[in-house]
Amino acid sequence: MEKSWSWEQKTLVSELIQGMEMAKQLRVQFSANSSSETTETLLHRILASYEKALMILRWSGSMGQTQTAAGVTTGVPGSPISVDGSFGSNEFDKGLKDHRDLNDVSKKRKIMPRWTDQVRVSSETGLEGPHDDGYSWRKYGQKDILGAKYPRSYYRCTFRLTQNCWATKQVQRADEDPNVFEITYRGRHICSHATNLVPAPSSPEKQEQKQNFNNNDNQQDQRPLDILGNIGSSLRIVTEELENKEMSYPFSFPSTSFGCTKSENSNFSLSTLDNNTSFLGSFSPPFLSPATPESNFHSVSPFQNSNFKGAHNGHRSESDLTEIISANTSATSSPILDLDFSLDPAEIGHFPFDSSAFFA
DNA sequence: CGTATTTGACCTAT
DNA sequence: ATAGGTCAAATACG
Repeated sequence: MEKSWSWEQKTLVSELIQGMEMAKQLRVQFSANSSSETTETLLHRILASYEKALMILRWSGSMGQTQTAAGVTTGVPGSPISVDGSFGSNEFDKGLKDHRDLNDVSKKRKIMPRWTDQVRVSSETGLEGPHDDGYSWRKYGQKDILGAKYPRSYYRCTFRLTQNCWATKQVQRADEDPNVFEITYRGRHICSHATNLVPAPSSPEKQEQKQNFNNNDNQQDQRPLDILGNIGSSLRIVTEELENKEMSYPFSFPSTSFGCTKSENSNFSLSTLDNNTSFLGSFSPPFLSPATPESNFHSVSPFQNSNFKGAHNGHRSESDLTEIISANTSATSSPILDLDFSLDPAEIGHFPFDSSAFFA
C-alpha cells in the first residue's frame, strides 16, 4: 500500500490525522453547546485544512497508488478496491460503438462519471457519525447481487425530476467486513439543493433530530463539509470514470443547465491554498452554495446517531443495519472527488488537472 | 395527503 | 440466459 511512503510522510500523515481528530472532537463539543458559529466555522476550516493537506500528501506523495493514506484509518485491509475493475473500460468501448442510444437515459448512463468510496462505520457505536455528502437521495431499488452477501441499494438524487439532476449512487455492504460500505457514485449533481432545502439557518439541529429519530434516510440535510470530519474510519475513493474524459466527452452532456456546475468550485473558499489547488479544487466537497457559501458552513453537528437500532427496533430488524447504514451513508459518504467535466471544452481538451495522477 | 420506501416486474447489457 | 439496474404499484411514514 503505502510502500512508497517515506517515513517522514507517514509521520506527517499521522500527525495531520491526529490534529484532525482533535479538531473533530472539539467540534463535537462545540456543536453540542451550539456555541458561537464563528467557532464552528473555524473548526470547519481547520478540518478542511487537514483534509486538504492529507489530500495533497496522498496525491502528490503517492501519485501512482491511489488512496489508502497510511492513517486515514486503514479500514479496509486487503480488500482490493472492490468495484473490482470488472466494469470500467468495457462500459465505454461499448458506449463508443453504439450510437443507437436514442434515449437519454442510456446515453447519460454511459457518460456518467463514476467513482467509489468505501466507508467504514465503527461497529461499536453502531455508526460512527453521519458522513453525509450533503445531498438528498431517494432510494429507488435494492437488489441481491450475485456472490455478494448483502443486497445493494440504489439511490438517486431527490431532485432528479425537479432539477433534472441525474446523480445516483449505490450502496453495497462489504461481504467480509459488514462495517464497510462501498458507495458508488454516478454522475454529478447539477441540482442546487441549497435552494430546495432549508438553508439551515440557525438551528440545524432540528433537521438532524428528525433524521435521527427515524434513523431513516436523510430526506433533507445538507452538510457538505462534514465529509472527512465524520467519516469514522476509512474512506477510500476510486475513480474510474476518467477514461471517459479521454473519450468523447464534449457533447455528451444533456442539454440543460450544466454550465452552472462551475460555481461549485469557484465557491470553494476554505483554506488559503490557492496555487497548488488548481487540482485540489476538484476535490472539494460538492459545494453548491448559491451565493452564500458561509451559510453552508454552519450546518454541522455531526454525530446525531445515538439511538439507532437501540430504540428503534419496531419492525424490520436485522437487515436494518444495512438499511440504516445505507440510509445513513446515503446522506453520508462524500464524493470528495469532484471532477468537473462540465467546464470549458477547452479545459477538457487540455486536461489542466493532474488527472494523470488518478489513472495510475 | 404528500412524499419516501419497499419490492417484484421489467429492461438492458453482457 | 442471466445479472445488474430501474420502474412503478403498493405501502409506510409523518
